[in-house]
Amino acid sequence: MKSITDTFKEKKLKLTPQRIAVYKYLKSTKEHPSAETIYRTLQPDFPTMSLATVYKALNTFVEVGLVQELNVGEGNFRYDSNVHSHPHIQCITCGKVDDIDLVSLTELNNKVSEFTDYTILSNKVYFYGICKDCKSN
Amino acid sequence: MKSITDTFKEKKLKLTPQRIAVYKYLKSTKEHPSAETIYRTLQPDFPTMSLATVYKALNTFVEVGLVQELNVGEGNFRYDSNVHSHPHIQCITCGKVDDIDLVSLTELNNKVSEFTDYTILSNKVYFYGICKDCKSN
DNA sequence: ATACCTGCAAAGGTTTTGCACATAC
DNA sequence: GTATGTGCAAAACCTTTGCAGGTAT
Repeated sequence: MKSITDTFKEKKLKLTPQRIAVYKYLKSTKEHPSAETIYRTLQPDFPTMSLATVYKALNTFVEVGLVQELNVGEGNFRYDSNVHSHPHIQCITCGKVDDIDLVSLTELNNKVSEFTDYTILSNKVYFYGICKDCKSN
Repeated sequence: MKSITDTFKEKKLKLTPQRIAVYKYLKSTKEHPSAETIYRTLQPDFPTMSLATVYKALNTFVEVGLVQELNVGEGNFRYDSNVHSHPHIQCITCGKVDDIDLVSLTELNNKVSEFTDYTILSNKVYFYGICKDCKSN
């Protein structure tokens, strides 16, 4: 496991406490938080950090390929430190977003190529359904 | 082909000129316009219609299942009167969004079911690439 | 030393809301 | 006649931006 310090140096990012906190938190969670959620979660430890800084850090991470942006259709973005292409699923009842890690859909790009004039480079796949917890309630 | 009048009656929607214009326009285009684009396009014929009315009409259509909302990750929504589940593709150069009509990905839901505890109900699939026009330029 | 990052406040863009008036049924 | 829709302006969100001061290298 590469350290955050090394990862940042590799991408030529300055090692600021704020950036480290944002990235570390994203690495530690599977919840695909929004900028607002990240901001609120880090608030206790970084009471002076502003929401704008969170957004700037996230956009920088996306640019250098350390983080991917999700849009499940809520009207805001969520962030995932797993940049490997993988589908996501959202519970339409509680709203949580999970990874579907064991399925890779990159081969879909080739399959669909026959049906379009585009050169396909990537995809984003979202499933919607009802999670285990919500089914039992 | 069912008339818009009949379609609206079936869904118990009042037949207002504004709603008819919005839905008719959506039916006539393959461009997956945003609310703003719809508003601007209808402006000449409906100069008094407000943007809020466009949004309210669209949200009503989505609720009754006459229109689907897309979010390719631009920070706004686009609308599609083809409610049949089908993937979309966006050109990362010019930004246009096309349908991929000949491919249905509903069987994906079953395939992915094995890898999750969710009951999967639907999916949204977006491809990204370079369109024919942009490739030749 | 300097280039870059942060924090703040303000602005920008998209979508929603409240309410008075208008209109479809 | 009544319930619903429209138009307007204001508000609510989410995200970006400009800038002065601060910090990592």
